[in-house]
Amino acid sequence: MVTGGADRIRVLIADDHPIMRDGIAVALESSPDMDVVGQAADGAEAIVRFRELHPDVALIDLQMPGVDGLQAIHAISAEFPQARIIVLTSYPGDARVKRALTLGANAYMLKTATREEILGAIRSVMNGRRVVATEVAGEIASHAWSEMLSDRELSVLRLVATGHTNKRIADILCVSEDTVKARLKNIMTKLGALDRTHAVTLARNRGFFDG
Amino acid sequence: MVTGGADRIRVLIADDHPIMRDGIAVALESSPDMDVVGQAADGAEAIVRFRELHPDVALIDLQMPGVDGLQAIHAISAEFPQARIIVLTSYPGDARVKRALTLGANAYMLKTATREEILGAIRSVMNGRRVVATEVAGEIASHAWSEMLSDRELSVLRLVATGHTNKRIADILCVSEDTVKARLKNIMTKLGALDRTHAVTLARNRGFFDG
DNA sequence: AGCAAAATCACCCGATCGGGCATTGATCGC
DNA sequence: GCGATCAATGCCCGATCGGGTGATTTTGCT
Repeated sequence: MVTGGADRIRVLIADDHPIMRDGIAVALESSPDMDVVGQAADGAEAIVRFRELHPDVALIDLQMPGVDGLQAIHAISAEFPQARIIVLTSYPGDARVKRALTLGANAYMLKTATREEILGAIRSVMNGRRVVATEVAGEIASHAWSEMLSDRELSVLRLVATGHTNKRIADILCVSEDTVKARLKNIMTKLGALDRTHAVTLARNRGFFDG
Repeated sequence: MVTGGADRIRVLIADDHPIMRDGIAVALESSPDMDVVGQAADGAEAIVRFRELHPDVALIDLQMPGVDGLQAIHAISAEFPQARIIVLTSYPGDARVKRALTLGANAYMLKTATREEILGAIRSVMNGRRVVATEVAGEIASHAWSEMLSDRELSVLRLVATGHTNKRIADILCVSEDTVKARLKNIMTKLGALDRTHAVTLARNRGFFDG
């Protein structure tokens, strides 16, 4: 038994990059009050590991194959409302951040963060605080007034992105073309887009899409 | 002096994620025939480090702030034609891969690769071979027939992505609107896009943009 | 139950787009 | 030199888009 202390923070790591998991692991093991108790390479595995390990905190990446990070956070948070979850991902994007936080995440960190920032975030979350990387916080602030996109609007925008005409989108979603136009008009207003193409670009940059 | 062997592979790591650099470092240091001789957090630093360290091989990420990986590869390869460069990045995209390889990279690996695959790639490159991750190889094969986009076409497409109308693009590029339309028509044919929006999406997915 | 918000559908119209077809220079390789 | 290739340009025209305005229905929340 290597881990002697009973009060050490038990951490679960979920990331589809093996090398990144190693990097996180060495950072945590370098701290005397933390232990990596498990790792997962995708969202489905993260959920299973969380169920069997009941870690004090889970470090989860958003970009993962199959069940992605957001879905994993949702599932874990629904089953374990007291779960401490930290998002550690490559990309900002206010929409992504808001979704992660509302789905149950307690912190949103970027992979550009240093070991110390990661460790600090873990300790803060363990103390019941919420943490958002400063780069991300500014982004959220600058989009504070703007509204989110509804599921319906995202469906329309995804079809727009893949080159479908309004009429075709209407057929696919089983609504009239005018409805699609109304939806799209609303989307462009919300995003401040000049046209449909710009709307797709802005939505991508703000993290409305799962890429 | 820790590094006793004179025949060990000297590696430079360039990645803007500190934790990822750590992960790569532990993987390399776990191998008795490799040494991490330097690290860089962006392309500009990578160039400087390469100049002063002359590593046997450089592991470079493409997504980096300021001078990105492609520019760094270009600069290093131009100054040191014998340089061994391995791209280690998160994303595939045949266009990105082709650009990296033509700019001087000797290998293209994804961060989903295991330590063993990374170490193997380094040894292969040291033996003069080229390495391309299998996931990426298949992608290139499936787009083997399709042509690349020219700089001019990329300029047009970037403006399309940001919501500019053909007329405005024409003014910005100081050409006639008909020229822009001709260029765009050609772009859509090359990419097999249904409309301008689809063209932007396909270009993004295939790595024509620096995102 | 009752109000607010979102979603749906409808019509008009000017601007923009995308396809087809043809012409001019300029650069490049043979 | 000369054909080839490509960027640039022009015109026509039907399809699509984006803006404005208004009405009805559904949904959610109090």
